[in-house]
Amino acid sequence: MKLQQNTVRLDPWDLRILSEIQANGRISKSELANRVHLSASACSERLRTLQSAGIIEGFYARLSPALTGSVIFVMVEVVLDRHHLQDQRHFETAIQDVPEVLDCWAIGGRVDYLMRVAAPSMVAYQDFMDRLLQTGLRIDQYYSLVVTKSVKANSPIPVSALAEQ
Amino acid sequence: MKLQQNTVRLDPWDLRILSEIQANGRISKSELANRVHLSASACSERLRTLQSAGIIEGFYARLSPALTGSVIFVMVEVVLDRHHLQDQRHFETAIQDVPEVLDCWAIGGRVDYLMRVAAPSMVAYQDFMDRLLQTGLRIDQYYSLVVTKSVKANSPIPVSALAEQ
DNA sequence: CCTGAAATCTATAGGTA
DNA sequence: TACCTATAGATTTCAGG
Repeated sequence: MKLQQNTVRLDPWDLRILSEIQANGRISKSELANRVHLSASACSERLRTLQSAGIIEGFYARLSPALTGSVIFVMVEVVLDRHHLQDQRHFETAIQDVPEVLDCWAIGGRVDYLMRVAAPSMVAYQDFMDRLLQTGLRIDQYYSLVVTKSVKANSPIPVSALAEQ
Repeated sequence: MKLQQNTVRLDPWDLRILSEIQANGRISKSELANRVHLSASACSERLRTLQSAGIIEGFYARLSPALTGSVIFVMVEVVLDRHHLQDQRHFETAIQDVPEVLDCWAIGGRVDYLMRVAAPSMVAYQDFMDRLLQTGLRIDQYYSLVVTKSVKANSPIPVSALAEQ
C-alpha cells in the first residue's frame, strides 16, 4: 500500500485483507496473515495502516435484527424546507449525535435524505420524530416506511468494486 | 444470561457486552471484560453464548464509503408485480446471493422492498439492474435513488432500545 | 518484507458460592 | 448454575536483518 498526497493505492494484498476482514472482522491476525499469504508482522502492519488511513473505519458486531423483538426499524425520507448549504451541514452534523438514527444517506431527487431509525416501539418512534421536528433542523416533510423484515443486512462490498479501474 | 425455551433473557451484563462490542468489535476479550466488570473467563463465556444464540450475528470491518472513490451506492425501491407469498420468498432468497445488493428491507406501503446496491459506476449499476430484471424475480417497477453522500453509517443500536421493557 | 523472542491475550481446569 | 483464579498455550508486538 502506498500513500501519495492523500490518495491511497491499494495493492492486491490490501484488497485481500479488506475483503477478508470485511466479512470476518474478528479473526486473529495470524489467521488473517495465513489467508492473505503474508507474515503476521507484515499483515499486522498493513492492517494498522489501513485503519489509520481511514480505509477501515472500525470494527463492529452485527446484532440480530430480531434481538428480543423489542426493536423496530423505520426508514425515514426527509425533505428540508430549504437547500442552503448551511442547513444541510447543520442537519448532517446534528444527526450524528442522535443515537436513534443508525444510517443516513443524502439522495438526489424526490427527497433530500433517507435515514434508518431504531426505536423500541411505534409509539416511541412517533415520539422521537415529533421531538426531531422541533429541533430547528428545518425539516419540511418526512415519510415513514416501517421495516417489516430485514431481508439482508450489511453484506460486504464486493472486492471487485474495491479494485481500482 | 438465561436461555429458556428459545427465549433469551439479557441481563445488564449482556447488554453492556453487546453495547460495547457493537461499537468496538475487535477489542480483546480481556479489555472487554474490564469494561463490563467481569473476569475474562466469565465474559468470554457470555460472548460465546451470545454468538451461538444468534444475538450476535457476526463481526465485521466497516470500510470507508469513499474508499478509492470507485464505488457508488444506489438505494433501489422495488415493487413486485404480485404479492404472492412464494414470489416474495423467491425474491428474498435470490437477493441473498447477489453481491451487489448490500442491504434489503421489506417495507409496508408504497413499495415492497428497499435495497442498497453497490456498483463501480453508474453504467455498471444500470447494467446490473437490467440483468436483475431479466432473472424472473417478478419485479414490476423500480426507482433508483443515487446516494450522493453517506452521512452516517451503521451506528450502533442504542442499548436502551435493546433492554427489555 | 521476513524471523524470533518478549509481552500480552485466550482457553481451560479446578475451586467457591 | 454462574462466577472466580491460576496457568499453559496461542497470539501479538517489536527489534534486528
